[in-house]
Amino acid sequence: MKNQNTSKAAKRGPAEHSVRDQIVDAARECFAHYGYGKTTVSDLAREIGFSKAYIYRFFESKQAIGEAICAECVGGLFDQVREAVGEGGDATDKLRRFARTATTATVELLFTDRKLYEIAVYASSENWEVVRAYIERMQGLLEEILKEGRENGEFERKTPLDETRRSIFYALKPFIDPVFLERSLDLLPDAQTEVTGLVLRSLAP
Amino acid sequence: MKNQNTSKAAKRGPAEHSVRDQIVDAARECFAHYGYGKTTVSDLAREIGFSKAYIYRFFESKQAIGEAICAECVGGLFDQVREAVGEGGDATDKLRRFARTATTATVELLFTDRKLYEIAVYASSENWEVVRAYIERMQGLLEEILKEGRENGEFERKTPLDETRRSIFYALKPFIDPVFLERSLDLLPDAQTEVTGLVLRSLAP
DNA sequence: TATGTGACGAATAACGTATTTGGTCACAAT
DNA sequence: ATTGTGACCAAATACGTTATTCGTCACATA
Repeated sequence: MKNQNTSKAAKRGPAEHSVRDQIVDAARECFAHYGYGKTTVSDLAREIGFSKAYIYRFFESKQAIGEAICAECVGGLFDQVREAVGEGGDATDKLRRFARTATTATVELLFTDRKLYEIAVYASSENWEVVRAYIERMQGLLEEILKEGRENGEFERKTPLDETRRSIFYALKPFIDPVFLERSLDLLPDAQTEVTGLVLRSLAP
Repeated sequence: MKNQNTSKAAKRGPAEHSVRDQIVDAARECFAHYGYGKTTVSDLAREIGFSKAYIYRFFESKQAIGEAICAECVGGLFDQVREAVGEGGDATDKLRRFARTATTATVELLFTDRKLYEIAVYASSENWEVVRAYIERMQGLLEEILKEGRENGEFERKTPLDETRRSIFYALKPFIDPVFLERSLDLLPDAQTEVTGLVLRSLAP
C-alpha cells in the first residue's frame, strides 16, 4: 500500500566483474553476521579493500545490495522446493512436498540465518522486486503440479487453473510468506499439514 | 512465541461500578482519537474527574483497559458476523457470509477506526486473552455451520470435524486476522472470494 | 468499609544535538 | 575507457539528558 515501489534491479556498471562478486560476498557475510541495518556501505568497502565510492559503481544503492543477497536466499528456497517436488511421485505427492518444503526450508532459514531472514521479511513487507519474482516462480511451479494432476485425473478440472493456483497459494500463504510464517510458528507443523489436506480435498475430482 | 502472556482478565475492585463504566467510556473516546500509545492513564483520569490512582482500583494496568476496549471491538466484529450468518440460507451460504463478513467488518474497522484497529493488531500480536476468546468464538460459529452442512448433506463427513474447522480457519486467516489482513488488502476482494471457493470445494461430499 | 488522593520510584519516552551514513561528483591514474 | 578515490552534503541515526508515565502505597475522609 505504501508506494508503488517496484524497485527495479538497480544494478550498475559491468554485470560480470570480480569486484561485484567481492561486494556480494562481503555483504553476505556482514549482513548475516551483523544484520542489514547494522552493516554500513563503508563496512563493505573496508572488507574488500576499496573505497565506498567504488561500490556505487556496481550498485546504485545499499538496498540494491540487499536485494542481491535476498535474491540468493529466496533462490535457495526455491531450489529446495523444486528439488523436493522433483523427487515426488504423483501430483498429490508433489503438492504435499511443495507445501511442506516451502515451509520447512523457510523455517530453517529463520533459525539458521535469522539476520538474513530479517532481510527477507523486510523485502517482502516493502514489496521488493526480488520477492515478487520468487512468488511468481513458486506459483509457476505450483501450476505445473496442478497441470500434471489435472492431466492424469488426480485433480478436478472444472475450476479455472489460474483461480485454483492463486487460491491455493493464498491459503498456504501463512506457511510460505516469511512475514506471515514467523507469526504462524506456534501452529507448526500441524496447521500446515491440515491446510494442505484441505487443499487436496478441494482438488478432488 | 514471546512469553506465555495469557494476560488474564486483570480486573480489580467491584465488577459493577459506575466509575468503571466511566473509565471505559473515556478510554474508548481517547483511544479512538489519540491512539492507545498516546493516551496516558492521567488523561483518562482527568477526563472522568478522578485521580489516576483511583483508576487503578478498577484496572490493574493500562493494558487491562486496552483489553476492555479491544473486547468491545472484536465483540462488535463477532456480532456482525453472527448476524450475517444468521440471515444466511443453507450452510454453503452461511459459510460464504461468515468469511465475507469477517473480512468486510474488519476492513471497515480498519478504515473507520484506524486507531482502534491498531489496538486489535497489537492485541493479536501480543496474544491478549481477548483475541484468543474472539478466535474461539469465531471457530465455534464456524463449527456450527459445518455441523449443519454435514447434517443436511451439503458437506462431506469423512474428515474429522475439528480438523476441518481448524484448517478452514487457517486458510481464511489472511482475511480475518487483523495482523494478516492489513497485509492482504491489495488482494481484496478477489483473493478472499477465491479462497472461500477453495474451501467450499474442499467440503464437497 | 468504601471512596478517594498526593507523593513517590523505576521504567520509558521525548527531545535536541553530535555523529554517522547513504549517496554523488569532480578528478586522478592506468 | 576503465579503475579508483577523497571531499562533500542532506538525511538518518546514535546518544545523553530531561521530562513523562506507569503503577504503588500510605494516608485521608465520609
